[in-house]
Amino acid sequence: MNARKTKDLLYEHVAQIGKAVSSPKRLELLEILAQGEKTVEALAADASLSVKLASAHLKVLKAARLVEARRDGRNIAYRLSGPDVSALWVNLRTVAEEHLVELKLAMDGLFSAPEKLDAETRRSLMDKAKRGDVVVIDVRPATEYDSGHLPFARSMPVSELRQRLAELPAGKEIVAYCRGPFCMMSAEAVALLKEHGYRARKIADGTSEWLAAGLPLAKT
Amino acid sequence: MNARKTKDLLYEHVAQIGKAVSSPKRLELLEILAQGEKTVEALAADASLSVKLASAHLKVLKAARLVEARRDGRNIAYRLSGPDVSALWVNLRTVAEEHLVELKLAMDGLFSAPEKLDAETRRSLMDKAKRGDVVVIDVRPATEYDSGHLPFARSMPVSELRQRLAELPAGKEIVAYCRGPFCMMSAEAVALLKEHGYRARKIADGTSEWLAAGLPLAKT
DNA sequence: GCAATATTCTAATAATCGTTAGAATATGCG
DNA sequence: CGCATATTCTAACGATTATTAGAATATTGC
Repeated sequence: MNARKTKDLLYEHVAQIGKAVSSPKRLELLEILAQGEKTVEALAADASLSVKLASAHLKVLKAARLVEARRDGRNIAYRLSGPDVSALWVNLRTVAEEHLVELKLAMDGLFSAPEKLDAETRRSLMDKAKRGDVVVIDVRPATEYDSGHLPFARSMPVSELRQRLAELPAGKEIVAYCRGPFCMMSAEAVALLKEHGYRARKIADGTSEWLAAGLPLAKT
Repeated sequence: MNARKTKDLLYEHVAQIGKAVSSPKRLELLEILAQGEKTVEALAADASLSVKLASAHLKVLKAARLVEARRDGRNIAYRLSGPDVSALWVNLRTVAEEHLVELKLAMDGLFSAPEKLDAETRRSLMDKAKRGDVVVIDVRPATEYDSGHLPFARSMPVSELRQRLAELPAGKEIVAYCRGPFCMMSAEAVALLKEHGYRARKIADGTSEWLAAGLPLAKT
């Protein structure tokens, strides 16, 4: 067989993965799916898509084997086909953050830049959370918390935060996280907390970033 | 500003990286560039492209900031914008190898599968090479060897191998590597070596895979 | 078995991408 | 200064892709 054709075929296959991650909406779907299994309807709502269009994009992701589908009652639930897929998403986004000046500028302008963590900061944050010096809150919806969260974090969905403020200790620093650096839930939470006199900050990490850093998640 | 539009913009930027890696030819160019800086002409030849088409693809990669251009005399030399870009290539290919059955089959069928290394095997290979129990040869062109190679490896380009067979010790096992699992130079080298009575095998790692595994390269 | 409903398939359009050829640009060398 | 040469730009095409609406499918719950 022709060596040239052979190589073309190999790159063609990898490019299929590339094509799957070449659409902004599919990237958003991947990020959402990295938070746990979801139905088409839920995915469409989260990504602001029509169900039809979400389905079409999911089909592409499925053809590239980045996601898997499972029937659950009368719904179909999608999930990532593996942790390496969420690592790929983090990798792509990190390269973009590192090299694309446009993206850097866009992020600087938007939300007051969330704190980027390195290996050292991550460990020290966990130590402080373990000792109770800070309270780490996961402001994503409860189902996402349930399918995996940062160790020592407690679930405090941003939608319920206002009613549940009393649960948070007054003196301690609150550290909020959500789906990652593109997610605005933690920013919203921090704004609300500060408004009520709390000392609060947000971090850029979500569970995918945490995993990509080689750290373990907790379940429940 | 509208939160939805903001998010769309962020994903759009990351998708630009995705688009850049959604073409087989661009992936091949990235892999070649991961071996070191090259001129447009050399890239076009290596990737079996017309110079015009290579230039067009390089333009896309440059727009996505995955590569940088530099004028060198009357040529223009391209290089990757950072080691994270070659890590992205490895990441993409690994996800494809892991999940795409089509690719697995294609690779099985082609060359007798190159040996995939894990952390343990890599270290033990280096130990043996250091002690001189095996001879690790880099069969890529010399310029690629010069811009970074596996520790303890010696340069033995596949094009010169036949003339230089005498340089290789007769009794010892020869381990050949080239640009990575898609590259056929090491397979060609191993075939030639076996033909001449050497005990030879190839490994799937190239320098990108080595780096991605967190190991250091040597520079001459 | 039947109706309700979530999801996917089909078809169609507009926009984008890969590829090619020809013109244009810019640099180094005489 | 101008020629030779490497590279990019422009224009054009045919082939894909995103998106939408309407039809079809499959499974649950009765």
